[in-house]
Amino acid sequence: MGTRSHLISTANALLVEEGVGAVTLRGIAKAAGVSHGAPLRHFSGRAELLSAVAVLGYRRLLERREQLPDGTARERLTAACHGYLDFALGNPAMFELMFRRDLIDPGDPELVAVSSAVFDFFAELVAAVQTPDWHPGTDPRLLATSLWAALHGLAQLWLWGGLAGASFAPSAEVALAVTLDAYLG
Amino acid sequence: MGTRSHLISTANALLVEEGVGAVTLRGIAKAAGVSHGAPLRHFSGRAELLSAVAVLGYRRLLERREQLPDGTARERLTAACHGYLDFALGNPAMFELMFRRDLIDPGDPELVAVSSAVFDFFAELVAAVQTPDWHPGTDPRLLATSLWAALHGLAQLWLWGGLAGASFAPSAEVALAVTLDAYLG
DNA sequence: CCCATAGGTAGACAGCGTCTACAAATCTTT
DNA sequence: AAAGATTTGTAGACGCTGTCTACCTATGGG
Repeated sequence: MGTRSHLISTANALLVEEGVGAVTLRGIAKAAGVSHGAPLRHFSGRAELLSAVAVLGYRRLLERREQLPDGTARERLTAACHGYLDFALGNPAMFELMFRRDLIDPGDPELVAVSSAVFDFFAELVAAVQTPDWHPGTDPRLLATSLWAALHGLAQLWLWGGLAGASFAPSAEVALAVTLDAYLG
Repeated sequence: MGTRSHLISTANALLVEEGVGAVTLRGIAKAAGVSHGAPLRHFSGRAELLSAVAVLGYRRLLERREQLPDGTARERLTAACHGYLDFALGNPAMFELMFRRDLIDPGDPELVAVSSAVFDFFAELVAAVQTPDWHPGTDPRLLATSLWAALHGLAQLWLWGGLAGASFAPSAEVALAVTLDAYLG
């Protein structure tokens, strides 16, 4: 259990408990019980440490792959969509960090590897659903991009506080059902 | 031309030219040619100033309403969807600010007023498209939420840098076409 | 004319990321 | 085993941030 991994898991805990605003380099160092300069011995800067934390998030997202039900391709895809939204709403701070380009290093090799693994898996799910009835001839990755964006927007909007002023406040599940109906209905 | 509005427009210019990271209270003050403490005479803090800037963004988004073509309800809705994406990709820094809850005050009265005006208008467009053929009986605001989220996710994903590692890089227009096809096709 | 109030300035404070100088500990090599 | 080299941790500094306070200066109403 080196200091490096200790810092990552401490940062992860701090992120979950206190939110994105709390994962400061000095704060992480203090929580980990080391001096404020210690993290820079293991990471080139804040972005590199937070990128490592974000990788944990992507990995947890990817692990949901194993929990998908055995069923038709459609069922598996809708389950994955629910899973994405569940992950976002259940881990708001992590989800925010994962898409905050100013906090992480978008070019981090591990990060692009695991994030594109997530996308690739999602695209496979979409491709499996594709039939002559449903969007034939369209690149499944393009379909996956569109659908993923829809899910992502849903998550983002809900984390953002729903439709702020409006007295209209549907549950995320209901909105997701409408979205899935548009794509798969 | 009071100092207050001068600060807002200076911040807006700084935002456009230098990005979200540059709209710091002291930076704005310096760019406006006042002392670093002056902004606090007109705003309770950074969030209030930036909220006023974000209001400008929502207003510009709302102004696009006048530029919608006269045509069928469907045409007007698809034009609005293109407009949303155009706005996001054409004003990335402003778009980011508008949805950064940690930088603005989500409860700012002017902000919730203008942002819900945007949503209400979009919901009207959706409602106009609704027919017995297309999602009959569904609350148009729910449909609007789902569709808006899809657009929003598209914008966010593209600003985020597309699909980072993937060699697969469709244009935003193509992805939007797929999304619109799913909802309206 | 005087005085209350609003608006602007300058300084201070704590916190931030990052850099550097230094000390301690660990590993390598002879 | 001894000695040198490299890694790892510490402490302080610098310039930046947002915010607070004390002060000064206009301006406008009685």
